[in-house]
Amino acid sequence: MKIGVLAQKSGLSIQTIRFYERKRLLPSPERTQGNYRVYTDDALQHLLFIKQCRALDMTIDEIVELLATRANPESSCESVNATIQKHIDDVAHRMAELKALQKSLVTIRSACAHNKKVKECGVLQELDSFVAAKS
Amino acid sequence: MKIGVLAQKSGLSIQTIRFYERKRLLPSPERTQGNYRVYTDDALQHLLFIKQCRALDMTIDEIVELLATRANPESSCESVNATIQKHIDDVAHRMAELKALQKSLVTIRSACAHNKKVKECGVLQELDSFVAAKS
DNA sequence: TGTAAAGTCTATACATGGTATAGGGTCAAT
DNA sequence: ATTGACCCTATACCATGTATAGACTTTACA
Repeated sequence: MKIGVLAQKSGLSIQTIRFYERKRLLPSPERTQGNYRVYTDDALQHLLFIKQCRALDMTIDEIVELLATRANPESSCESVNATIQKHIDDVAHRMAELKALQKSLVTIRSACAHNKKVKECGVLQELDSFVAAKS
Repeated sequence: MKIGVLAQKSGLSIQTIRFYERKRLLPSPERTQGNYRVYTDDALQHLLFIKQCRALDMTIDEIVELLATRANPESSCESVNATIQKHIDDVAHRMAELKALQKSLVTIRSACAHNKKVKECGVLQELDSFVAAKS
């Protein structure tokens, strides 16, 4: 199949597929005489695996590693487990950050329930007071 | 003060300060005869305000808007409240995404508690099965 | 006064994960 | 023969910085 069909089937854009190829995430496919890329069903499976990993927010480098490990059926999957675990930790960390953020934002919002003039706005005063506390 | 001192006092890097200036987040300061930037304490306050907003994960564009509103004490602070509210919504949305992500990751991790060979690794099988389900 | 070190300047490239465009080539149908 | 759909490469752009190179200024010290 050509790249347009692959894009349709995978749900990724043509540019994204070419981008993954440049990043060595997807092997370079054969070309036709007219220099068009030709893909097999394997490439589609490969691409869907990548898409799944991206949906899990893995970086391209992590996916490259995962694919490299996967390519050796006899090797140890230790690095795969480590990658997933690190990922879980990262997500947990980011969630904790966002929770703290949300708390600050809600506090700030409560400072100005009604629309007022800027000089009376509690939200801006809150933002300033954070500044004052730090300087 | 010169940019190095401002960087020290604000806790931001010199490059970041110059970057904010290019992005029109920070007004262009006066220069010495030798073309060095010279900052007042106002610039420090301004920068700390920006830093606080960035810590709340606001985009540069949002901060530009906030600063523009703040510059007119008699205008309405309605847009400030809207910005904060949209921000709270964005953070909530992102947290929900991460929660779903975390659930998937934990499920995947549980598929391979012990290190095995790649061909037996439950984690890789899980990732593949997601792919299979979609294709 | 000479010089070396520390600080600053601009311009540019890199990172991440794509997206968008320009300017061309290929292929199938009419 | 030409149109339209598709594809190609190369390049620039998005956000939010970080990191360099190469040049200039200022400061410190002998």
